[in-house]
Amino acid sequence: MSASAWLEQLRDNGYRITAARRAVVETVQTATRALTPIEVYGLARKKDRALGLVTVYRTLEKLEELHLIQRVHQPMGCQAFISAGHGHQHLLLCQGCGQVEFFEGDDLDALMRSIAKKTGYQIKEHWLQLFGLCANCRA
Amino acid sequence: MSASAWLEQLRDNGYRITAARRAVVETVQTATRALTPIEVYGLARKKDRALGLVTVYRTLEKLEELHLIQRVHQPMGCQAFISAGHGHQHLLLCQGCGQVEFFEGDDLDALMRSIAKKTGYQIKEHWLQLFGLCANCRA
DNA sequence: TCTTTATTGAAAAACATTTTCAATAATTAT
DNA sequence: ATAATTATTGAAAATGTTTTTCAATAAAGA
Ligand SMILES: [Mn+2]
Ligand SMILES: [Mn+2]
Ligand SMILES: [Zn+2]
Ligand SMILES: [Zn+2]
Repeated sequence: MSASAWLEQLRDNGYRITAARRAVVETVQTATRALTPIEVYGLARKKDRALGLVTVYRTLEKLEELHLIQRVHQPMGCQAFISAGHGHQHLLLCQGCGQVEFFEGDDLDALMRSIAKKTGYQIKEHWLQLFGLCANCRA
Repeated sequence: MSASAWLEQLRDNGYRITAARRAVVETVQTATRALTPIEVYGLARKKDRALGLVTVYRTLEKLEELHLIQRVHQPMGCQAFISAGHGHQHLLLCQGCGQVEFFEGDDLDALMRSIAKKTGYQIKEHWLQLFGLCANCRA
């Protein structure tokens, strides 16, 4: 999905397209690692000098609401965002460079049934996240 | 593991046993849901009226360092702690009452090998967390 | 254009966490 | 027991992050 598609999504949901939003969207959309609000601010200001940090927060909020980005939880903090995955996907994070990758095809049904039986819980969803070293960082 | 065992752990690691620490330890050790620093403060102050919030932060830090507690990540926030699981266990959280439960026996080796092959990553660890409704909250 | 109204950035406020510091209390040495 | 040592404490201040307020601006639609 392209930056302009994100902007369309914003417009289609009644939001206006502005220089500030363009800068934030272009920054986050192309990132290959999770970015914090401050990091987005730093990067997006290269595209829109006048951009304010408040607007970064507000724009990230809207992008998350529209499921265009998603929060990334990490040992060091949970305030970072990345382009959202599509369908049933989970994250794979490089502990070296922070690179983010999605994967799919996990099958936890058997496990979830077994846990449900054992605990009496009705299981609604699961979080799965893998950590490792990308091909580059392994070398 | 009992509260006094946690206190022993603290002492064995060169820390002193104080009324403040006793209050925090007893509060967190017996909790069945994840507690934030402020929640710990509120509850532990019933045991030690003079307790300060700063000491709660400092004690939680030490308990985490000794692996007696662990951070719990949730959609609404990631600043809560619970008694740590033992060995290879994962969390199951009730979306109704917050009740925390551990489970084990997940086998992700095949998945992780497949993802490693597909992505070129060397996978080091995984986070898995289940969400659902406990027997009580289902009713 | 003109009008309407969402959006903006700055500043202030609200929160959360960490640091500083002198007083106190837990441990150790005597 | 008592004294000496030193980790720990809570209050206050400092720091850092996120949210709210508000008047000015700019986007979208007529
Ligand atoms: Mn899955
Ligand atoms: Mn596992
Ligand atoms: Zn890497
Ligand atoms: Zn429940």
